[in-house]
Amino acid sequence: MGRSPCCDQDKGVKKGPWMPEEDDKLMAYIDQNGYGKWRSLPNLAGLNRCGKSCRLRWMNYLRPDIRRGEFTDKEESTIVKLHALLGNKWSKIASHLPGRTDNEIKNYWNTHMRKKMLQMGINPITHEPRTNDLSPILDVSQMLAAAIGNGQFGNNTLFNNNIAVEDLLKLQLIHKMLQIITPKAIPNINSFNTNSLNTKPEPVVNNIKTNIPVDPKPKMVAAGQLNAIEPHVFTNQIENEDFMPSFEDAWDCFEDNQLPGLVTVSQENRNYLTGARMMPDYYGDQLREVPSTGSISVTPGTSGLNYPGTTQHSSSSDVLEDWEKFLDDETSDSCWKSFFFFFNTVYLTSPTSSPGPW
DNA sequence: AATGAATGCAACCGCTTTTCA
DNA sequence: GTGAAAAGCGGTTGCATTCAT
Repeated sequence: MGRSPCCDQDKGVKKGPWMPEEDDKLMAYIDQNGYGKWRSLPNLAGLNRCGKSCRLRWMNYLRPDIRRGEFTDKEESTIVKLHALLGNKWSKIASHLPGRTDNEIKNYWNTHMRKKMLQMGINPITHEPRTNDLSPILDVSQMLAAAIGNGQFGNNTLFNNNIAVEDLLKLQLIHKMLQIITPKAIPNINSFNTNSLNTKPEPVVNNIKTNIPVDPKPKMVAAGQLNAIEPHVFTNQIENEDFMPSFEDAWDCFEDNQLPGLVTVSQENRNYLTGARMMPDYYGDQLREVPSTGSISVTPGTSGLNYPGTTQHSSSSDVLEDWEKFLDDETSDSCWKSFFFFFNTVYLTSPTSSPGPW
């Protein structure tokens, strides 16, 4: 592999702010010839600029569909919600805001919205109350450390137990989703007694058509989080669908082990996971042990969760891509699709009406 | 009025991903 | 299949403007 640096051959090209006449030249050229071939464009357009600079100027400033000026409340709300889900994926966020560029959104976030969230006592990175400032990974690591520390999982069996780690990561994902839906209603996962990891949440019956009996066991996830969603939003959007997903359905998927992990599982371990392994007993009183396949290193306070045959996702977008693939897979269990339909419908597609601190 | 600090934003930089020959 | 070019992305920088003293 090798690639000449951008503009290597363009020594002496102009940098810095664009002059109006440069803008005119660029627009005139693109009007006549369209855009693309950015490297050769400056010469053809008579500009003493590097192609990359021309592209940036066009994309971020000169494009006719650019929308400038103050962000509306609705746009702000959309940005906050998408940022909570996607993180600093500015281009993905921008794709949901017609006329806005990734650069503009990024700048707006860093200069206005971060400040606003801090003033509201919200951590702009985690979107959680600032007293609750730990990253999700830190939460998981600490949870694991706590579990190891109190001997809940026996004598180091957690370190030898891929199932426990993967299920805890799944749990963390659900927890994060619920926090996004109702950030103030869901206690930090660290505050739960880790014994409750083996219990099933109490089904929430309000607003959901369900015949599922209430589970008398201790709650792991705060009941009522779904109730916090404005009822008319929930019912209007859900009742038009053929299938009514329930929280119970989502939870049951834990036991089917069909949730894409927060870590990528190798084929070898996937066979292991879906084959002869013993399932964790969510209804029972303990997590059943599974055969050891090697050691797991867990570093509390870091993002270092590794276990044999796995690779850690480099970013949240990888996780999201896995989710997209998973949801596109027709063989996937429909209950996860239902859960995501629910999550998407209630949270992502109703930016003006779903609850939140913004 | 002068000056230094803070702010906002356009543009740059370096890297990754995608496309294409 | 390979490598170069192009496109895309996100973090950072530099500078003009605004604010505070």
